Amino acid sequence: MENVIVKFKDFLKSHNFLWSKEREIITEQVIDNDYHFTADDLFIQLNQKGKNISRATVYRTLDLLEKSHFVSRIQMQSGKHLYEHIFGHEHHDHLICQECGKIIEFQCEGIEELQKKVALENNFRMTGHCLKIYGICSDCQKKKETKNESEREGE
Amino acid sequence: MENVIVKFKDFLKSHNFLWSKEREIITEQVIDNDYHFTADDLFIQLNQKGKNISRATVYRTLDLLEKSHFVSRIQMQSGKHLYEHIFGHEHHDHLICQECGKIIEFQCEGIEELQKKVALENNFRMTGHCLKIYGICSDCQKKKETKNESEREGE
DNA sequence: TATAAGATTGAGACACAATCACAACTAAAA
DNA sequence: TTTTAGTTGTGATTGTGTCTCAATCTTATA
Ligand SMILES: [Mn+2]
Ligand SMILES: [Mn+2]
Ligand SMILES: [Zn+2]
Ligand SMILES: [Zn+2]
Repeated sequence: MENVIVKFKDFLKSHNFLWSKEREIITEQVIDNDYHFTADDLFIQLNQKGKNISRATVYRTLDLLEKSHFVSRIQMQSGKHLYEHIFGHEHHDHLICQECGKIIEFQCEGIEELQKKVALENNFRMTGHCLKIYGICSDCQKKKETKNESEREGE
Repeated sequence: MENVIVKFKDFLKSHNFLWSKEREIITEQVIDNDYHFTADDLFIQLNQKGKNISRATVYRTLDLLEKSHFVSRIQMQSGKHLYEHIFGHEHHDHLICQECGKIIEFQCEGIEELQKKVALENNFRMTGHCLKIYGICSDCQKKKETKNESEREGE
């Protein structure tokens, strides 16, 4: 993933931003996170490694990583933002379990195409989208079933 | 829309919540808003009408209206929540202009069906979803064009 | 290398939506 | 009327995320 560092450097240079030790450390930590994380997760991870980088710099760098499309940001219902790096990842959307919080990723070419169609029909120049499907994952469905069974027995 | 009041009353009763003057006033004000609004918009509207209901009660009642499916809540990128009543409205999703903030509603049966398919494939019991398409509306596209033209002339 | 211009950083203050605790109040049932 | 449990307003509090600004760093240029 050295490649990513190089590309991010290029992005910064071409937009008159500078490279810095802090941005390097943060980017490396982002690469280490193979799943969804919050800005504060990252801040704490860095702290635990003895890297004393301020919250503000973490937020600022995540903004830059988002603008350069190395990271994507998802708004959760709770109001929190989750980030995920998208180096080598293909675009995907999310199923979110309202019981346990689990996030399942999926890709659906049909939905992607229909979105483009909708945008076109509305003379809308689409730059991005966000699709979240809420519900209950299979594990939590099972848990609920067994819970209901044992309750019935208990009566 | 008296009907809505009755149904909301029924919902409350069947869940051991009580009816109150405040809940009635808030629900009426929600009905009056035919478009997207924030909890604070509603609070201010009520205040201007001389109805001194606290913010906390506005938030609490909107929660109940959401739980009873009379209102839906949309999380915006800014972090704010928008509400809209869905009495008589059919389900729809949103195109959001990142230039002017305009929100365009759309319905796409194909997307709805594909989401059900995705959920099924993942043994996921879908309870809802949220699709936002971001981009630039046709008005703002035009504005940008004319701006670019005049800039070219000026040079 | 020295200098200058401009970008970045850290610390903590700040903004803001939303939630909470709790005492006073109110609705509903008996 | 009494009892019980739900509701309300107030104001404090939380939790993300942003902002300010002096000190520091990066880069380009001489
Ligand atoms: Mn993901
Ligand atoms: Mn809408
Ligand atoms: Zn689950
Ligand atoms: Zn627009």
